[in-house]
Amino acid sequence: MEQYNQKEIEAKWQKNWEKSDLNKAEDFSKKSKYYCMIEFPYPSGEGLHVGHCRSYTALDILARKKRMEGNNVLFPIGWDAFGLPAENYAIKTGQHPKVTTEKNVVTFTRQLKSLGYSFDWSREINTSDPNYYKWTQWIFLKLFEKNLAYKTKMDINWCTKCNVGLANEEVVNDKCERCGGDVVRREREQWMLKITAYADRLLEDLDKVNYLEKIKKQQSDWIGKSHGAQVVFKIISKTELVEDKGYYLPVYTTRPDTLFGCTYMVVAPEHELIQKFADQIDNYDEVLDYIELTKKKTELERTNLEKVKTGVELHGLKASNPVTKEEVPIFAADYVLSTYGTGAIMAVPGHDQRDYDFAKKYNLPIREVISGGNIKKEAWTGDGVLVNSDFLNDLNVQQAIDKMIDWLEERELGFKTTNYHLRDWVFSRQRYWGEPIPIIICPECGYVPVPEKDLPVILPDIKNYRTTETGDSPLAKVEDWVNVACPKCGGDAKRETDTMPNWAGSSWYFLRYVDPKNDKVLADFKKLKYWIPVDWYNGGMEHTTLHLLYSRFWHKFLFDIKVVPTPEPYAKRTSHGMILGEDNEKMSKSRGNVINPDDVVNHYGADTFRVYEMFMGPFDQATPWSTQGVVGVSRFMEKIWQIGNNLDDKKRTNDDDLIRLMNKTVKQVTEQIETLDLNTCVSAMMILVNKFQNEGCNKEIFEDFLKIFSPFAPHLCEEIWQKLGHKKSIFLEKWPKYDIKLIKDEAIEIPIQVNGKVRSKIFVTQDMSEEEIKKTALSDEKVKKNIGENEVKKFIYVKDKIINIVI
RNA sequence: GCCGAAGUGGUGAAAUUGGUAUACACGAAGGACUUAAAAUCCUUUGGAGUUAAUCCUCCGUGCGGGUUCGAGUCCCGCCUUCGGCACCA
Repeated sequence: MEQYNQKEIEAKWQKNWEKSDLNKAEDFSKKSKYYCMIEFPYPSGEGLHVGHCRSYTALDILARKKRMEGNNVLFPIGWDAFGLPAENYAIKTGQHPKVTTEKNVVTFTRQLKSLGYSFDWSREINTSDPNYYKWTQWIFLKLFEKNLAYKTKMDINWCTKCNVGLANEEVVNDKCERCGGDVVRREREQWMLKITAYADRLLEDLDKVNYLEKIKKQQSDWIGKSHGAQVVFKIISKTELVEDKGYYLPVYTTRPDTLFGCTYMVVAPEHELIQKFADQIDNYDEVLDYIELTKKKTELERTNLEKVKTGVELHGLKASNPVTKEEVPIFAADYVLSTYGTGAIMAVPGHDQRDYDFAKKYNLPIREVISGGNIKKEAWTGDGVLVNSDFLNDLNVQQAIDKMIDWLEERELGFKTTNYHLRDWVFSRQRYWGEPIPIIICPECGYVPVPEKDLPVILPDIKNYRTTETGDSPLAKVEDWVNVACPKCGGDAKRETDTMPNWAGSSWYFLRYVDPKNDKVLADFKKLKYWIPVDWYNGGMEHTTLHLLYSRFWHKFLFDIKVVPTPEPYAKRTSHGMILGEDNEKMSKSRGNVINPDDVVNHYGADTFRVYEMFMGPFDQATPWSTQGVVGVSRFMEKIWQIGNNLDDKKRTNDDDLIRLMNKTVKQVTEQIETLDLNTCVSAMMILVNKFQNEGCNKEIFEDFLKIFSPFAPHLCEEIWQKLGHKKSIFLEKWPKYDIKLIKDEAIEIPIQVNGKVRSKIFVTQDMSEEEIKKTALSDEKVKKNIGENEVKKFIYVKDKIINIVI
């Protein structure tokens, strides 16, 4: 009995495949193209995670199957190599991020190759490679040219630990997403990208793509388009401001119909109104105290104090309701956010629960303007007929909204508008390990783009990776790099020292795979036309808002300037579930529940590891790791090895039963790879192999099995394939076909229920008429017994499924 | 608080989308082989009751209702867990 030495076999085939062209994608091949892609990894010092492997194995199976089905498959790999961990490590140890990143890439490469993934390594890319980031910088220049990149002074999130600015999106619970440090507000000049200019298209074009519904929902929620009106309230102060026409406070509301029910107003604690009217506010000190308090509050504290709304009235100021001319009080309260709408709201406690809670606490009047609820108990947010609203009375909500907007527009007190949650993308980082922003700041000419011929702007080597005391990037200290001549006027100028965020390089990498070595353009247009869009993109759920949205934005921009041929980058997007530790918790170093792929591969082999990860549970759901489960798969692999090495050609050459199950399995595996129902694919093949083991199998059938199993366990199948006398790789074989006629059983066993309970089973054949079946069923002993003396009221026969007799 | 996903044996999970609930795998128990163990193979394995019996009966997919000949699946109302979040006006 020959031993299954997986280690030897896997090393042997990995070497052989590397020498072959099996996985090379061919530009302009006449075969139909298939571009499938996984999210390229950030090469962290921790090495490959078993979660990476879940995604990579699934799409590797897809890629291998697509090739066997005759497609020209592009399945590429690369490195999302810029990133903060490498920089933080450099700050700690003084090691250049380039050096540690290179080291990590070597580790990742070894690990990925040890798993036998069929990547086309000839197209490997690295975002920190100047030949790559030259084009990241080029895209920035184009955005700048089209006024989609601008610099502005703004309050940004400032991580006190990393000393970097963070996009809102990167702040988690008022802590820095990457380092966990405290985040405070701080004003700074920042490069911004105008993603909001694309908000509508990013939303509408979701109809054009095949993303999982939940992913689409996340995208559209993040864009957050709402319809409503902007309304202005005149501010009344004790002394009129010097400004001639007075101060009008604009608010955004989705419910202008409730304007008659507005009994107070709220501005965000950060609102400019407070500064502007500082000397008019009687309790200014109290207000300042409140603002200070708000700043200290973490997001978490705010959410925990959910029910207890806090705020402070701005004594001395009133706002005039534009429709009632009533003067209402103004509050500053942290439940209003400065970042959404205009940072101020009209409060309608009768019809908004948050306003209602606030009004109750501060004893403010609650007025019903829409009937249908009981505002003594809670706010009524549903539809109803308008009351107490003068010219809106008796209308329903939608009619009232329309009429109110007309009324406001006529008097120039407001207008219909939409609002987006989506805000412009903060693109500056005061960091070292990122793409330098290719801009030169000239005292005469302002922001001058680096001429295209001078790209890439190479990231210079430095010794000290720490942000400067002023919060500038460490690049600011590299004087011979910073000081340059202005490309426009030739005078003394300085380079921009901010670098790009991690998202930049990953926003377009799928384009570079198409033409990774091009030094004339980011990728040849004809090649892009052949390959783009990506047919299937899989990645983690955590990237389905930010990364996905950013890369769609860049792609749309590139489409507008005619650099790419399609408006959308990814035709299809799926996400995989997390792999949890054996304790059912998220894997983390601190919990000590991390599973290292190397250990699994060394102990059980790559094929076992791959098959286990597919078998462990539904692909899109979180599942805990189970070492016992790996053992089970390991036995399965051993079983296949033994059967493959002991095939008896004379045994079972033509058995209908076996052929039927084989055809069924081919059908199921063929279909379910396409839906990534890989756990049930594996179990179907286990059932087949159990049959082989119990009843024997001939060579022909076993070879078909090897073909459908080869994407899952490539090394094992290739080895047995060779041992069965084949000279060429199994991956050059055609994907097996199945015959639908052979799948149907001649006789089907169907259950008979009496009053919905299974009482017996009978066999029916294809040629039996319904009458015959009924007769057979009713004459069945057990059925007879259960019917007894009762009258048969109904006889239900669902073809090939079930019989139900109602008595 | 809001949004999303889920809840089925001791465990990971199946169930052709309204048609035999628990496939496949793990674990456990018993047996075979062995001096013994490991490995491997065979049998049993949702619960309760009942029986000479592996006969038979009832219960059973988070909870409570409903629709249907028939519900894990559909509808209404809850509970719990996980993931995400931006009190979004």
